[in-house]
Amino acid sequence: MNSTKIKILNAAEYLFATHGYAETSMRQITNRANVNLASVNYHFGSKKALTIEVIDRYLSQLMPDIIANLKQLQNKKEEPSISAIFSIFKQPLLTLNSINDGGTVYFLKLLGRGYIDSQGHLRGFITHKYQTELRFIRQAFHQSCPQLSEEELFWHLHFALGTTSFTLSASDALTDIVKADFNTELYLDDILDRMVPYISAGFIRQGNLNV
Amino acid sequence: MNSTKIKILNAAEYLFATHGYAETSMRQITNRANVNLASVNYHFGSKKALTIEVIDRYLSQLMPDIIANLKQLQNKKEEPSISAIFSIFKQPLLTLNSINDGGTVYFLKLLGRGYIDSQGHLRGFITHKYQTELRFIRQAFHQSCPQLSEEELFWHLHFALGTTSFTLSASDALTDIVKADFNTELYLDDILDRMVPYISAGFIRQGNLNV
DNA sequence: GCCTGTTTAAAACAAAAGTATTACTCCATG
DNA sequence: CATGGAGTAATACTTTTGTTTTAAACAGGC
Repeated sequence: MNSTKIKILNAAEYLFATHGYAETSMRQITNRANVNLASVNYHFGSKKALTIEVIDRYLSQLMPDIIANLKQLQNKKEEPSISAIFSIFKQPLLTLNSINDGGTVYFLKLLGRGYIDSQGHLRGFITHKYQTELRFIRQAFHQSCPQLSEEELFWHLHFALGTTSFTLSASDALTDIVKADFNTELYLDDILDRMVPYISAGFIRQGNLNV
Repeated sequence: MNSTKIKILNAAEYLFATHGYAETSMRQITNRANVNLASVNYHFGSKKALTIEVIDRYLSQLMPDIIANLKQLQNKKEEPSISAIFSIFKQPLLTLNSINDGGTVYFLKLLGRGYIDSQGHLRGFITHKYQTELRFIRQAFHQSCPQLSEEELFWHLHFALGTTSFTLSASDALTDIVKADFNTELYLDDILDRMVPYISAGFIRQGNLNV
């Protein structure tokens, strides 16, 4: 296969996720990927196009997976449990690790940065390309949890995304602080163990879903 | 007064908060502030020093306020309510608007970006300069809520910060989406109304504080 | 075995970045 | 009135940025 493209994507996603889009230069990317500087523009056209392809490598797999899970949920009669709802996203997200090692975390970090990026290139691309998928997700979700309005679902999902993205993006900082203050060595799993109950609590708060 | 410094600080905080540190150039700052390019380096020394002074303008007022509130809480006997705990932070945060209009929101956005910034200049500065204050806050907080361990408090606070910072930083994006999908015009207050219950739910989840 | 399209390599390019220099303007102080 | 420090303005400097260009290497098909 054309391994240069893959090498660039892997290097870029790491640097974008850990340092940010603007903070990473093409030379950092090509150095890390061990490829020539010009190869990025040759294969992707521009830096902006690269950032989009980096995140779309994950989105193009994630979206169908989530939709499949939702359709499966639609066939069931009873009201879904909170854990059933979470696994709608959890399983597809974890599958992203098959694309690249650590892909799940990279993707979530990148997605968060995409929201915060003020120019909104990424967000514009996502909402345009996956317009129908996003709409389907919202509606099917609402259908399965009718006690939550579409707007409530929207907000709860984004709050959960915010907590996740921030925590993952700041995981280095948090690890440092915990080490200095509590003298505890922290790993990603520990952070997630703390975070999931927090997210769940806020998510189900108004909905009265069965836990 | 030396209004050039203030003009630079105001322009820089707006651009840093909305676009990010790396994404804003000195020329953007000085243009917005209507001052000469060289004045930033004259008054602050460097761009990095400016970023620190921008956030420290708020921190230097915020920290004593929070500590005063905590000391007041320590004098009371009964276990504090969740709203009492929130107002420990809420009132000092809102007071930041007296420094500059919209200061509360700017500060929270900047703080979030400081955590995510991988180089960690800002974080290093904060944890070093406000070392004793941060320690006092953690301990006094724990003392008032003994049913929550210091580590639990640490995590819940940072999850709350993450949700807040992300939501505020992404508020433009969220406003756009809501407008496109729900045809609703959104203002900051609406977002906060949605967010506060979410944060509270996660925060008190394990602690069983009286609501 | 030559040719054609594709990919890589090395270097050059123009624009933008942060910073430094220099001269000029005030204005309070002696 | 002269002077010296503080602030401002205009410009120059150096490095880094993303992108282009040109040539070389490498495929596979006839």
